[in-house]
Order: sequence, then structure tokens, then C-alpha cells
Amino acid sequence: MSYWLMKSEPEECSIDDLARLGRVPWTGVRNYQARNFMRDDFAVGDGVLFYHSSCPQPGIAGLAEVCSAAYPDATQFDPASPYHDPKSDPAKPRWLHVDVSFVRKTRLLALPELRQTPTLAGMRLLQPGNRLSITPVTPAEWQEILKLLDAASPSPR
DNA sequence: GCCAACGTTGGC
DNA sequence: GCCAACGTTGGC
Repeated sequence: MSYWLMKSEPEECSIDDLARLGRVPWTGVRNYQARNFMRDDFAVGDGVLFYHSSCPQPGIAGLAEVCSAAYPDATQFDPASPYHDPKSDPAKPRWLHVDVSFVRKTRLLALPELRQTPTLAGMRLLQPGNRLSITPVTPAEWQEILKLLDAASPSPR
């Protein structure tokens, strides 16, 4: 059992969208490292931190779970899709994705709070220059984050 | 196989 | 809208 952090722009798919749909195909990943994580390292039942990115309040917004094996991303063959990849051969699809199912919405664990937490300093997400949309989370980081999610939000000062 | 140019990501 | 960081592309 592994743990992952997956970024999603809430304008495209927020934690509320996932809650409503129950399950979504994680289409549109066009980065080889992120694809390889899904293809080689993901397993059904893995824990997912659902992260809101490119929005007014970036941070962890909920928990989800991997609920399928990796399979070809249909959007790569759709000329009308923004994720269309004309260089991908249908006989040998370049891009894959998994499906992810809703577990629960949490309070927003905002990026500054993550950065302020010493035990999370090693998180891949927080490393300088990180842009990967899918990053591994260690069991220790997962536990620490669950603890923070259950605690009250820090009071503003 | 090098590497400069270009595109994308994503926080601020 | 800026910009730093990084990945990808393509000429050589």
C-alpha cells in the first residue's frame, strides 16, 4: 500500500466534483514521470491526497483512493480535446491513467501550513522547483497529514 | 548525444 | 501578469 499526492485544478475537478461523481478518470497527465508512477507504482487501494492547485488557496482539500489499474487515456486520441497528442500511436498509447474514488472532504490544509510543519519538510511537493502533478507521499507524511487534518485550523494572527 | 530555444507549471 | 524551475523538442 502506497500513498500519493495528486494535483487537480479545482476549476476543472474540485474535491466537491469528486464527491458528487464518486469516481473520476484521472485524464490529461502528459508528463512521463507522473505517468510512470501511475503505470508502475500505483495499486488499487492506494491512498491519495487530493490537492487543489492553480487557485486562490492551494492545498490539500480531501482524501481519495486509487480504484483502477492504469489504462490508456482516451483524450490523447481526441482531436477536440486539449489533451490531444497527435504523436501517440493508438496501437501503442503513450499516455495512461487510473481512476480515483472519493473518500472524504477535509478542511483545507493550505500550502503555507504544510510549509510550516517541520515533519513535512521532506515532502516531495514542497521541494523547490517541484512541478510534478503526482508525487509520492511516505507513510510517515501520510500519518502526519491525517493528524493535521483532524486538528483544528491554525488561528490567524 | 549535446544543448539552445521554447513551452508549461504553479505559486505569488 | 510575473517569473523561476524544469521538461521537451529539434537542429546539428
